[in-house]
Amino acid sequence: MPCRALFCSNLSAPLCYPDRPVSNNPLADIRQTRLEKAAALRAKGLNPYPSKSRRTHYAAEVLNHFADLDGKVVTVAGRLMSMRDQGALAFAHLQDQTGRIQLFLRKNLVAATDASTGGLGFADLNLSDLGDILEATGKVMKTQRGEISVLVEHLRLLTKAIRPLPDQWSGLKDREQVLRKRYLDTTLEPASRDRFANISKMVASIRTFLNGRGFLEFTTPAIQPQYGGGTAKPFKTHVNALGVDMYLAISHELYLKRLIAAGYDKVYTIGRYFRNEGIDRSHHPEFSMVETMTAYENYEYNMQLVEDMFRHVATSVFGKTTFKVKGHDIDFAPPWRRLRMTDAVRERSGVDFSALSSVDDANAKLAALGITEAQPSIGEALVKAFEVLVEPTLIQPTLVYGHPVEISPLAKPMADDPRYVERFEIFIGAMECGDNWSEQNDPVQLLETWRGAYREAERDEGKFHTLDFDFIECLEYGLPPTTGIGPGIERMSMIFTEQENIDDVIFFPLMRPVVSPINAQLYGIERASDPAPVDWSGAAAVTLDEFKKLCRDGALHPKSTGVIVRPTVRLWSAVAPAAVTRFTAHADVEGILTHGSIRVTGLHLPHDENGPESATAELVEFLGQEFPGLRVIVAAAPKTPAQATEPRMDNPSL
RNA sequence: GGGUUGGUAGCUCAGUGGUAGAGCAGCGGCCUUUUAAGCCGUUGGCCGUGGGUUCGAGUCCCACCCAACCCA
Repeated sequence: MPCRALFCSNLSAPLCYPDRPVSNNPLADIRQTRLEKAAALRAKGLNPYPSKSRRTHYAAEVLNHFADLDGKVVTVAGRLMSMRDQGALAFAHLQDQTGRIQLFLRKNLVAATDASTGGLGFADLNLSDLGDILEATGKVMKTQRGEISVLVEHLRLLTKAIRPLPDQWSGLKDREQVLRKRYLDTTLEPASRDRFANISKMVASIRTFLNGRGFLEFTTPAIQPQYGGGTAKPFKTHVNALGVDMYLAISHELYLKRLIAAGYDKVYTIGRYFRNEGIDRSHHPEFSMVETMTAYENYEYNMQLVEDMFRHVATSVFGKTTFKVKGHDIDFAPPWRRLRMTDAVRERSGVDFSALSSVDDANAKLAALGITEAQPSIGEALVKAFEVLVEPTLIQPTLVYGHPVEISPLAKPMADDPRYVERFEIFIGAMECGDNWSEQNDPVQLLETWRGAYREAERDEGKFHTLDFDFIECLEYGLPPTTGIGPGIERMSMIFTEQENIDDVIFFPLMRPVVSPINAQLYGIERASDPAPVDWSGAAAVTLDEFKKLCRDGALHPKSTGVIVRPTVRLWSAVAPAAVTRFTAHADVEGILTHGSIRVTGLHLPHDENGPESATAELVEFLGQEFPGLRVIVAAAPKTPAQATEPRMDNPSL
């Protein structure tokens, strides 16, 4: 088959692969051309993917310290973003983490291609493409147009890019591609790159702040047997090693409280939270919070803490206190307004809900305010009035406290009026940005509350707190008075980076997986439009005969070059009157399913055999015959069948 | 969940029923101070997927997939 790429006439061999696929796809052609350039580099003794750069300066350092560096030799490295070839000279821009630096290449100044130094000569510049990662060494200088540049004496290719970047002037506009390929977005959009860097600094700044206040950071589990600390639909998962279903954390609060009980008075975690609910522009199934617990304090302490924390982040990371949120200028500098919920509603409507004594009165007042939805209690009527009349007006940072007890079963009642609780919410730009209260630490009360709400049939629906008896037990040992805050990292990021969509502050937003047709072609992926395979493992168990049939039918086949067989043998004690000791065996095969393992049951094992190897012999032999070349590894098994009366999960092999 | 909009070359986008286009990128040339360099030449398409209407569909109709925006 004739090679389609005869245009590489000035490149040395091997440029054309006789088996080059004939493609009707332009990207495939571009990619193939670049692969051929990589091959041409190798033919010249240059490694297109060396392991290390000799960078001495970042772009910004050269630009900012020109006076000191003028005429001195520096080495810069980064992605090649532009190339203006002009006969015997060329101008290029390298982009690194700090910015862009121009390279000035003169034909007679750039060292020739040299395998011993890895140098790429001027004559071979066409072997590099936009998007490649290059390293350039030379003297710092200014061009006639006044741009600070590196006059290149030695050029080295660090990474050959075989896909073209999107057009750098138009950038990546397709919203879907921006979200799916954020690395391209940040490569092409400095604003996007800066935003995510700032979010990282913001989290660091939160740590600095809390550490400075004497808090200790702990890691709390994301995989939890119960999903306490909130009400939300959880993600379920399965722990193979323990053979039990568990949940991904919807909150870390109960673990932080255990840490308080453990004797630490100020603790926090910056945790991952998983809620299997809706996705919209302010909600994401996986998110982060900085969650604190402080012992011997109540909610008033947290009012000050959260206010100080926001102010610290604003000034230390962003160097200002005013931010644009939904068209409003939000100022974090002045002391935040603190508003009792009943006062807020009275101010706005003239109705004093704390003076009402019956639900009917409360609903009548609500109706007079134009809210016709009747509420079941005075407290809930108050909240309804608050949400409708007050919330939208809370633009500047405001702490609203004194929630009715009816909607706050986990908070402590206020000492002066038990109809209300020690709880406050943060409002910024009319958005709720945190909910905080003095924690219930009476184990009997708490268990009663949990039990009262619990309904087995609706478990995992996210409607009530699950029963966590381990936690109740912990409370019974005594939890000091405790209070905590939990501002969401993404909400904070949205405010401080002035974004209105949560996807713009989450680098890798969750999206339905797709395979593009071109990738399907390039990588040989079948059924490109299918989403990720459904995981039907976990409980998947088949007999040996079924397993063989599924393999022969092509329904099952190894996902890699090797599979692992983990046998488990059980001994059934001799039972009178037959008094025959029986063995049964199964094996979990890993590497056949995309996720998890498949269990092959009903393996044959004569009672007098000497170990599980004999039980898996038939299975291993079958795999070897059915899939020639497959590596079948039998995981080390328990020493004798008699010791393996339970499945062994602590297998040390592999 | 409801509504709206979008999906055409690697990227950004035109294309209102009659031969699938432009710019950039790519490829081949020319050019020793460019700034999205310039000039000449040139490759490149499952028009999201599947049905339908039509002599003829990127375009009209239906369904579906993916995404965004708005609303709840």
